[in-house]
Amino acid sequence: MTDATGAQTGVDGRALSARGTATRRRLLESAEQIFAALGYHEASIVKITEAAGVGQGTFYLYFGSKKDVFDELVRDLNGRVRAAMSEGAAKGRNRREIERLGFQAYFRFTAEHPALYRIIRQAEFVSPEMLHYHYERLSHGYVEGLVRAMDAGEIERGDPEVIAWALMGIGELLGMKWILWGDESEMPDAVFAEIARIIDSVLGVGE
Amino acid sequence: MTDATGAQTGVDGRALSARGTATRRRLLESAEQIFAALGYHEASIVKITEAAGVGQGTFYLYFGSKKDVFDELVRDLNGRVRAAMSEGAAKGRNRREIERLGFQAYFRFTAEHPALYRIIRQAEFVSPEMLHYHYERLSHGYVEGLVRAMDAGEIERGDPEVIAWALMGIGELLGMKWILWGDESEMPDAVFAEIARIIDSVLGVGE
Amino acid sequence: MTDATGAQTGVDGRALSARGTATRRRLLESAEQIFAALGYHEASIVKITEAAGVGQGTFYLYFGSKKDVFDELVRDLNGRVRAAMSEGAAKGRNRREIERLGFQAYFRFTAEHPALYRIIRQAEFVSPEMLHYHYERLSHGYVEGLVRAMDAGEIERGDPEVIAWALMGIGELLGMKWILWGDESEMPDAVFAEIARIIDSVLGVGE
Amino acid sequence: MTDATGAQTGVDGRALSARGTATRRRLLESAEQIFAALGYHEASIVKITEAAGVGQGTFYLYFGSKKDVFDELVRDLNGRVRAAMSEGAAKGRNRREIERLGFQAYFRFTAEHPALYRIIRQAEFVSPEMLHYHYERLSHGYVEGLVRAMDAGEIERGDPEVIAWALMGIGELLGMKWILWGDESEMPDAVFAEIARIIDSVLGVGE
DNA sequence: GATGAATGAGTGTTCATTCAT
DNA sequence: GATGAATGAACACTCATTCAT
Repeated sequence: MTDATGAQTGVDGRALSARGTATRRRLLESAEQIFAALGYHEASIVKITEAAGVGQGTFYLYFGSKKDVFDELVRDLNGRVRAAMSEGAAKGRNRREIERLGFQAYFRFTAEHPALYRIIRQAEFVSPEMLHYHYERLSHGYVEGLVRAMDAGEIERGDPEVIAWALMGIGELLGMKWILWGDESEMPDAVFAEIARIIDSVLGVGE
Repeated sequence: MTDATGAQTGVDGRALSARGTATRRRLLESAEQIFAALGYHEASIVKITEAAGVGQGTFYLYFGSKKDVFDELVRDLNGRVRAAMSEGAAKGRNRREIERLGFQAYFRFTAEHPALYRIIRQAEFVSPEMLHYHYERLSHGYVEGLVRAMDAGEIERGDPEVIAWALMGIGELLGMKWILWGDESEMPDAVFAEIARIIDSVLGVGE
Repeated sequence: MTDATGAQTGVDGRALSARGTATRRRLLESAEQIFAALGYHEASIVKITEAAGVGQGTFYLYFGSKKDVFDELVRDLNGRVRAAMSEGAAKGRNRREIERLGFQAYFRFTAEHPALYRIIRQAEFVSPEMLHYHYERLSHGYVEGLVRAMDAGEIERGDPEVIAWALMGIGELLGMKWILWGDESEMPDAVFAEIARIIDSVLGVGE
Repeated sequence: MTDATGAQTGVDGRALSARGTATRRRLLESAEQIFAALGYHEASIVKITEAAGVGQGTFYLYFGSKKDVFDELVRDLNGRVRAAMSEGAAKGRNRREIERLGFQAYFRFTAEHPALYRIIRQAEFVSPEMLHYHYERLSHGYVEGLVRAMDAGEIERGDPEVIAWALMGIGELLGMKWILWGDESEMPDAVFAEIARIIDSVLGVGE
């Protein structure tokens, strides 16, 4: 829960004490791990609270329900990937670089937070709203950049939304195949180079 | 269950009578609907058997467990999409056309069998093996075609596997966004045109 | 559950097999005992099913919820007291005798089925609808008889509904005090004689 | 808690400061409302303390347990009805008037404090001792008056205890039907007139 | 070949109560 | 005097699976 001022609150809407904030964060982190490792359905509140080192009841002091943590986690991870991508892309001097760096940041985040993937893929039935929320918000970032780049003549014209979703799809499956399923927990350089080439061609900034 | 000769069998490994085969098929179809509509966890054996019009116990005459039907369903759907894509692509006279037609067939199948998406996305935790199975088999089809096309100089050289997964990613997210989530249950023409353009550029057969 | 034909059914609405009917009856009897002994809230499904000698899940084959058995029990007991009272009163040759015999039957039933009291008194919060149901149905029986008796000039005129509820109140508290709380599990003769006198005067058939 | 001198104390037995007394009273009032509205089991300490505007822990400064407040509430309400009845009856010049006025006071109290009913009816399982306490104390008042009236020849002779409980039963069910369940929160005049007639006949002071 | 009654482990959630601050 | 974070036992209910018929 988050109140109007953006501060964290317990389920009763009251602002959290320092201790409360810490407990809540521990719970959220445990939930991330457990959901990622076991999946939503195999994950149980007991497992989450045990991992967090608190009693079962404590969970309900900070989250209204199992689904609530899940939703919060999606929001949280979504905010974090997008931040990581923005930050990564910030150093790019043109769309080509920006996109490349953004993808790199995305894959790095994926490698460090496999929870993102695993949680999102569960969302289909657990929390469809959050599934939309995640992809829509992610696509907005792309669309904005694409529109600007098209206007600036940096990339070819095209439907920015379709391109955005195509890029997300590329990132999703390649991240799954080479990071989540790969032996090494990082995207191999050769693969990344090929990905960069593909993105360039999708954007129409090919050599 | 399928015995060495490929014929359908009950859990006990015995070949099925005509009646048995019919019951089994009804069960599988009901499972497809129920899993697609409700998701693996919300789906229950009772719901499936009710939809199939048989008693609960009957289910276990044909499938070893809930997960077993799920796996079988993935195998089944996988075979069917791939067949649909091959068939669709068959009329293409060059890689560009082949890919375009293949995608079209894929989207059409998706529109007609939303179960594919919904079941695959569940597989992450329900049956990771089958998740791999599905994507790997799908990618093989692409890779083969891509290699041949590269050798024939029809498309630019590049890592066929990376390209294959990129294409699958594009298909997956665009199908999700415009077919599964879309109002119309078909891919809008304008979107498809843009997709075709993107595929062309990925393959390096662009204008 | 009871279907349109009045036959007992499971929660799924299907008619019960002989075995099912027996199980369901055992469950209902156990529920009566447990609710009477422990009260609705202390009673638990496990306790009820244990008493009935069946597994926990079996309960939900025959009743939709804990409250459902409760409601059914009220209906059941209500039907049974009313039957006992009618039967008891049947031999009365005039209102005075009828009322006396009805009360006697009521007290006898109370002595044999303390569950009636204990369950009804819980209903206030557990199932207000059933609380109404019980008292209203009970009062109807009284009202009918009273109206007939007034018309026949057997008893004094008065508002039959008020009289009915007054009689129920008398029965309720006296049964509670002398049967439920009493040492002997039967209404002492002396007390009953006094009660009969009171009823007579309420009905205006006093000596 | 109440010490030997009758003064209110906290759970530790220490006399209360002015502030403490106020807090305690607020808690008791909140408990009355919450118990009446929700019933013992649905009522929770949090709800009570929230209604009282104090922290959860504060509750246990003044009451040993949830059941303790309940008991105290019964004692409190019992004292208050009996006082209201005595006061109401005080103006009566003979048993007939006294009883009529007492009943009137009882119904008025019921209308203003539905908590009495609702709390008493819960007591069956929550606190059997208090259920006895309440009815026994209430009946004592009646019995005393009845005995005196019989001795004075104001009413017919009869077992005063049976009559007392019969009167309580009449009051209980009629109050329930016409006040608690009624649309108006007061006993309709016509009904009350009929009740008065019934009481008269029970007492043998009929016209 | 088919049935459906029976099972019981497992889950999310609530709440009276304690206690460090 | 007051707080509210923390606890954990307890409970209603679900469902995959078995098996006697």
